[in-house]
Amino acid sequence: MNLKSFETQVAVSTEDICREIFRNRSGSIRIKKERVAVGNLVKIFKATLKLANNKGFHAMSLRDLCAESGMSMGGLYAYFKNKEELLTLIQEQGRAIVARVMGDQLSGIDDADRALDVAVRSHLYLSEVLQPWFFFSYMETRFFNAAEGRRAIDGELQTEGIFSDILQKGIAGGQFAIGDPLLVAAAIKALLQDWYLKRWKYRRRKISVEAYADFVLSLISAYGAGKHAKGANHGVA
Amino acid sequence: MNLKSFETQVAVSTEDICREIFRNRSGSIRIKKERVAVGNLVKIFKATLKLANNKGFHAMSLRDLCAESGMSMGGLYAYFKNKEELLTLIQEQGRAIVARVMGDQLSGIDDADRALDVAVRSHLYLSEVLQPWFFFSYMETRFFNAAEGRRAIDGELQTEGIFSDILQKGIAGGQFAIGDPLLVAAAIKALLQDWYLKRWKYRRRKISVEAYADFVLSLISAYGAGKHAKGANHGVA
DNA sequence: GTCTATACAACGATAGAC
DNA sequence: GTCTATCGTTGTATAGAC
Repeated sequence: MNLKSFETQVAVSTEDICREIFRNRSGSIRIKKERVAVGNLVKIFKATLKLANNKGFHAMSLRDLCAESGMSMGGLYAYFKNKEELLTLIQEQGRAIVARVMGDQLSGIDDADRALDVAVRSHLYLSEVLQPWFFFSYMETRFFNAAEGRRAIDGELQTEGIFSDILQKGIAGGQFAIGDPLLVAAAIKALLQDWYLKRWKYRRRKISVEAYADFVLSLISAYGAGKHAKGANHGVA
Repeated sequence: MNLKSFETQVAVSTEDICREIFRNRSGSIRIKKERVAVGNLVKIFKATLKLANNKGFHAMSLRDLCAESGMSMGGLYAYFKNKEELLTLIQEQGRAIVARVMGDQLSGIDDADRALDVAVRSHLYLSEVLQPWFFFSYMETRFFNAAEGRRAIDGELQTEGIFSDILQKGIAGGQFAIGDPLLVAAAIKALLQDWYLKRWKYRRRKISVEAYADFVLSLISAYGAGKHAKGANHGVA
């Protein structure tokens, strides 16, 4: 699986996401016409992600957001009741998409080797398509109140749980030879996060997302988990 | 080398750092008595790191900072000329300490195996002692203006450069068998960052910094760089 | 459904008393 | 060297015209 085939298989454009948001939360959104609402939501989210990822969500004023989105103050407040709800909106939808896409991609896969490959690639490709979303979610999570903060932590642990489940399955089946699946799962998560957090670095070095996926998989495979496990060395050409 | 021996060898208490700041920037600090100034700087930095790491530097108001540090508004402004300078102060000092400590620890070490071990452990132990500092620097870097932002990026690349230099040396000497030192260096950096960014996770799981260091080293060693390189598998007990 | 105008709270920063 | 009082600005949020 490469990025192209992933993209055609999974529909996750900003418009798709905004339509989903509108249908889920039509109660708290004052505008009723779907076409109008979705169009404005796209403008709002694109502007928010651009501004917040540059200077932080807190430093982004709603006046900034008006200028960037081309909407007025009053117009914005038809879509959320206060600034914090805008933050929640973006975060919640992001988490939901990750859970759904990962679940879809992994459903029906029994082999641990194949599951690991699909899980790593799905997460990387998804974060490539939705890079601003992922970056935003990571950076702004800690600004939540206690209740939402706990849900964000659960999200972190849930994604990691996908990987540790696969690893444990592979150990039980005798395919993987590792003794610390939790640590390895945490490491995989850290490497996947680096891809969307330091996107500028990998872009500058002209490393494609497929090449990065290959690297991550070969790294943990050399450690004992993956297709060519038990001491294979993929580092040398 | 473990955390204890590192701590006794390297003096990096908050007070040490504040004394260094005072001596470096006595020009822009209005207070002249070292004892008074250092004491207040300790209060200011402890309060800033606590508040900013909870809710973000921007969301932390200077009135919050007064309450937390026990100082007055006017008192604070004797130590920096505006809020942004406080941000810069913490960041700059953090970068300087990392560069100095890493340089000290690595000086005189020629063997690539040993250098890799020392570099990984030094960085992890330092980030363990100064966790709030590291967390703050990582999270608040992007709020800089263009000029300072570039210096922050340089800092990121510089630390990574330490690792890629060691790796390249090991390859040249025939000790390491990897074909992509830049990617491996980036991965090491990502794993080291995870330690101080997700400190809560590792604390909850009762994983010590020494155990984490062992894990990181064995992971890249299995890939082909490190003491027991060329296919050794450290994952199984 | 969208805009402009405005309320009012909170912010960073400073002047001047002590 | 430190504090209190206060300035002008900017922030979020809303009311009411269109």
